[in-house]
Amino acid sequence: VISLEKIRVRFAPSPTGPLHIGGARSALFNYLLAKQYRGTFVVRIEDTDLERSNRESEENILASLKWLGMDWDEGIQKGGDKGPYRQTERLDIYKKYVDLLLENGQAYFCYCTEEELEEEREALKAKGETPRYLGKCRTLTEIERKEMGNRGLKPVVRFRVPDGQIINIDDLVRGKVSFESDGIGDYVIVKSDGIPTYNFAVVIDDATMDITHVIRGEEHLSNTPRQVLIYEALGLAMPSFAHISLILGKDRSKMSKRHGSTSVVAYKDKGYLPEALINFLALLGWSPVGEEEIFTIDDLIKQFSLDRVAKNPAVFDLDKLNHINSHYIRKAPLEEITTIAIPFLSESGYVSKEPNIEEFKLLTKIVAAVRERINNVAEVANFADIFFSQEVIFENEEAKEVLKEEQVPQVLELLQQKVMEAEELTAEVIKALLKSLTKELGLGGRKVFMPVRVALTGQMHGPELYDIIPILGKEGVKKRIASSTGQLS
RNA sequence: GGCCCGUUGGUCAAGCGGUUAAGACACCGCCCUUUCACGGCGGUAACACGGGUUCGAGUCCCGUACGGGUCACCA
Repeated sequence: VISLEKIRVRFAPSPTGPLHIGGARSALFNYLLAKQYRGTFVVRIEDTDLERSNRESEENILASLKWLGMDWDEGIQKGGDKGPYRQTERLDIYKKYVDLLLENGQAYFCYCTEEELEEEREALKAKGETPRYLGKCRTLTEIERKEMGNRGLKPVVRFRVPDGQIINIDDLVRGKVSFESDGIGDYVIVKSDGIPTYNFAVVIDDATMDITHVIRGEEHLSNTPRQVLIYEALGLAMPSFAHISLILGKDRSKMSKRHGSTSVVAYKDKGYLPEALINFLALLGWSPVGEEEIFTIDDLIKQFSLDRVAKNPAVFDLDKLNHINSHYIRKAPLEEITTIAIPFLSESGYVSKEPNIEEFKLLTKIVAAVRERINNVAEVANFADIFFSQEVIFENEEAKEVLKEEQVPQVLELLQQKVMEAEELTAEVIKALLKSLTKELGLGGRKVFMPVRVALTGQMHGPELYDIIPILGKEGVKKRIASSTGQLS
């Protein structure tokens, strides 16, 4: 399907907000294809919307791409010989092509007002037709144009859409799709402020940057015929298109804030790992050949294929992301997770933002004890109390009831005694200690473990006791037993 | 409303004319660990509907329904 020539793909975000999950997936598919074929991944900034574009968003988006591990070969910040890579810096390039279209009559100036256009659209809609511009200014004479100009009216430039033409697109994921040119009105290619519109600039950029494959979201599919027409009018080489389906929220409508977080940074800030997000995003719309579903980005580069990309939209499933993320949390080096955990822990107030080596070692132990039971690194903070608070806080009455069982006083007393006598507190020592304690008292495991757990943490679930006790230390155990038994009254 | 795309379990999805219709997440049960989690094993659960074509249709064709996208001087 993919020709042998060096492929060049691009990710071209609009800097109007943070990198969206859907955008990240488009970027990923482009990135994977580029790497697989040893091609070039270009990043270009589409900032022709002067109102909404800003540098902060641009930087956020680029930072997110890097965080996800999708560094680019050419483009913004990197340079390359097809630049500049920010659309507002390419205005002279666009002008050349606009002039060409203007000269041979394939584009013309239009002075229609907002009201006129609105009226026309409404009228067509009422007749059951596609609302579009019918070409009123197509036949404006030189004199009329001068006159409009003198009245201070700023024109837009419209592309003259040919009549009665069928536009065929052979999409790499959707197959053959065709549109009738009659359903498309002459559309604006240059706004009255002189800035080209997306549909025009994107064509000039992709063509002049020698992009071979355009992989983008499905929302662009119905824009494609407009773009094809421009390639044809200008005699530019057309890239292959691949439109990937949208990512939807739980209720099957386009994913938006009300479905939860939609930006990549939001997930980063909640303690999701980039490799988990990449893995999850790849599985949303693409399926591997075998049954394995855990892939590093390098695995994905080897296995990705556009013909295994689904046509139907996919619902964003947080449960699955959580599952994948917890997998990577368990697999990653302990120090790495600990480093990521520090901000969350310090927010709880028990840990400094920049722990020293001793503190870091302690945090490492804590992370080791809890990493198997969290979906994202932010959740380590849920365990901060049980490790750092001097006072035991019972999670509920049920937990408190556990400590009222008759065997509890002797269990706790013996535990405390054994802990105080221990030479050192390691997982092995605690394990043996609890075993002998159970034996000596002749009790079942549950009668020992649950009260100890509750007395020490106030909770009925949590990390292994042999992990907790060494972290608390002798003093900690003593204080906490005193705290929890003191609350029984 | 016009045009375009889509529709396999709750979710992601495999399937490309003949299968007991994979697998993953979630859920439930069992085992393991003298608690919980992790892990292992097992289970519940799907081809939107109606017509064709065919010996045979989840797979091909046509309708209908539903969902989405798009029709901006937004991208």
